[in-house]
Amino acid sequence: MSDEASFLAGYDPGDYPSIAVTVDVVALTIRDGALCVLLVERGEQPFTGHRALPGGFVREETLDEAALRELAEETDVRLAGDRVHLEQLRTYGNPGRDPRMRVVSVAYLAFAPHLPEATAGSDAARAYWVPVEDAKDLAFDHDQILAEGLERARDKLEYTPLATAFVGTEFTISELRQVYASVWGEELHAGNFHRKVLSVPGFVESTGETASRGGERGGPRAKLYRAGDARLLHPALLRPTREDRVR
Amino acid sequence: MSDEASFLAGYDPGDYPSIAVTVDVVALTIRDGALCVLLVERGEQPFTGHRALPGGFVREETLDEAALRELAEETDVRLAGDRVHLEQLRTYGNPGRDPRMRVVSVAYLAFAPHLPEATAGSDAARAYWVPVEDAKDLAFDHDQILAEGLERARDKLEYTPLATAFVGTEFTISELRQVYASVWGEELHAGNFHRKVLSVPGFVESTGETASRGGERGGPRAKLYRAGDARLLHPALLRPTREDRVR
DNA sequence: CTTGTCCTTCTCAACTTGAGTAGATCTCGA
DNA sequence: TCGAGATCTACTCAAGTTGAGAAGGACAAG
Repeated sequence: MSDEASFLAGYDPGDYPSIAVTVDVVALTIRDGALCVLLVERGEQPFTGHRALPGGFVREETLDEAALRELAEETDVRLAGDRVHLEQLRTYGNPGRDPRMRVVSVAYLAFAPHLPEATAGSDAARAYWVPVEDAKDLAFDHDQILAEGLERARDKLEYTPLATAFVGTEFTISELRQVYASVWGEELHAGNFHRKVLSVPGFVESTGETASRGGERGGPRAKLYRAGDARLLHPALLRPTREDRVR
Repeated sequence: MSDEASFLAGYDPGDYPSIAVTVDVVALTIRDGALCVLLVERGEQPFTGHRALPGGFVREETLDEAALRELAEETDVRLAGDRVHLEQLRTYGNPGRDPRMRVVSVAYLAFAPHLPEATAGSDAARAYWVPVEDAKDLAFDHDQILAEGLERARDKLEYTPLATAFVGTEFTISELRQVYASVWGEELHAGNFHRKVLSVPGFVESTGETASRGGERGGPRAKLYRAGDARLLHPALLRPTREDRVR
């Protein structure tokens, strides 16, 4: 602390507890039609044996890089750097959220298409995908972080092309509809969904190709699409059940 | 390092640079029909003489409390604690954003009805309201933070009752429309705006009262309303010019 | 008193939405 | 091999929403 002395003009180190900065990642994917979140098993105190969101200390790197790194350490590096959509969620810094010291955690949301089974990270923490409805009693304030991450994801599905981050580079309208259904937890009218997706400029663009086979239980081969260049959906795809969310 | 527990178990302080945590506040209000942001004049290195967003180090308090405290130190304590709407914007932590040391800053957005002229804070920094289009060349990465704060505010006006945070507890539909016009920078069709605001459940509720006088340049006395209990607007008030924002 | 402003309510055509229907195409199992 | 059932895609239609404009009154300023 030499240069910063002027910045702190009158700053007494004793007044300000040292603060650790971490990132925590709410990584979401869809497996077998269920929205799942990546959790790690804690081996250390506190919350030993509890599950937690993957995360760790920020090093000499940007916050985004720290989040990607933590994610890569728990899953597959190549995938994490490649196809994952990453965005900041919110920062949690209440005193006492970590019983040992003051920790300010920058939480991230990550969305990925169906990933292979998570592999243990370099430090041998056990990591696995868990359906979000089974992800309870997490360590620290991670229940709250997860809840806010899910809320954000459900909202962003309405007015951004986020759903395309959950499917491969080529997909059918039905696959996209199943993403919405999984994240929102409710079925959508197939005909109307089809009409809306195709009417939003830049949401999807046709590849001209057709799926190699029909649906699992029958039906014609669907046309294939890829993500368009829109960053906002206009008009938005509003979820059917909104009344509860309004007040 | 997969989670915070590693901090005590085997953490080598030399591996991780110490990180300072600050809050910066993008405080917005409307003065004379112009959207204004609160800026302070920097007296110290670096960026001496430049303007910056109000902010400072986080103490033994929540992040929200830190933001409110910094705001109160620059303006009026009572107002700041009372009628200000406060929400987290994003956290900025790129190495090098502060030339002296690693600083992670949690940025906040604050919205307030017309406030009295800002007063110099306890640390005698000069603070004043500046029309947002005149707020350029700010210190650090504050230009970017301000830009993202404005974008967020413009978006939230569409689907939340945020506009009511810029007016008093009782207001006319026209006052509300002028808030939208100031923040979005474009005029709105008065008749359609009126119809939409009244048709959104929970956006505003009538007080039964009428303004004490007509408009400044004539016109009948308008009915008075107060904010309703809605937290989301449905249907939303979409801004007219959207095409540019979509891609 | 006159002029012009502005609040509030209507009207209307264009568009969007939800719900349902229908034909064609495909998978699966008998 | 064939039939039953599922699915993709395109329509239809009524109900609701939107943007643009017009109109009637109420009011301030000169």
